[in-house]
Amino acid sequence: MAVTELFRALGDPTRLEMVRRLSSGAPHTITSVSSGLQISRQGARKHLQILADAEVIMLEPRGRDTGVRLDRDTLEQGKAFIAELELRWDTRLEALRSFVDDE
Amino acid sequence: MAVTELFRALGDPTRLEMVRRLSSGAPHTITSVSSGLQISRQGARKHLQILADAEVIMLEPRGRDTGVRLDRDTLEQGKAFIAELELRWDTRLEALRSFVDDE
DNA sequence: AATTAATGCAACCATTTAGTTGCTTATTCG
DNA sequence: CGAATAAGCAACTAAATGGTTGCATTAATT
Repeated sequence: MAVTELFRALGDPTRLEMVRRLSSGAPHTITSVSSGLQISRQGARKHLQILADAEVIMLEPRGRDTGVRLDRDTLEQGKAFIAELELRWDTRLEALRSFVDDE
Repeated sequence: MAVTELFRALGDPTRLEMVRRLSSGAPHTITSVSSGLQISRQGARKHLQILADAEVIMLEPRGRDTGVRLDRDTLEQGKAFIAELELRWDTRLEALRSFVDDE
């Protein structure tokens, strides 16, 4: 399931920091989104590939550098997944409450 | 950051399936939440420990067996984290739009 | 009391992951 | 053109991960 891949992609401090940077909305390139992280350029690049594979980001080569953008839809799916879990849970608890009220 | 651990915990198909089962609200034990998964009991137990460490679930030993419950707050934090990312993004896009409108 | 059921602990193994370095390629800028 | 900048590809390594098995323990059942 795709949501597994999404959560896995977000489940790393470096990648989460990248995503946080991107969420500012400022335009980013591979270099800029990787700057200051305590890892090599190639290390950062691997993380970006994982995010791209999970469709958390989109890589857009433009001439010499490559733009990096968040994919809003994918993040939304993650949020929706959790919301659905919570809903299922709430529904069940509600059912229990009715049951108790009927006693 | 704790949210990293949360996402990492959710980023595995077996663990996500366990969480899905728990979200039904039906009471579960280690055995019941692990039943039918194509892994050994100990394999499943390791997954549950990871979920417990990330505070996605709570393990409650009661006599011979151990209850397993979802920790709603933690899931909520995950959802809130994504929501905040989206909000930051929206805010920025809104700012850009104003800028364009001012042209 | 004896058995069965539900766990826990620990050692071990194969694969994946996060990270590196070295080298190459392709734009852009002076 | 030549230098510098942004990036790609590949090979390699250490550590983490997901999985196993074997054995011990504790609690419920009959």
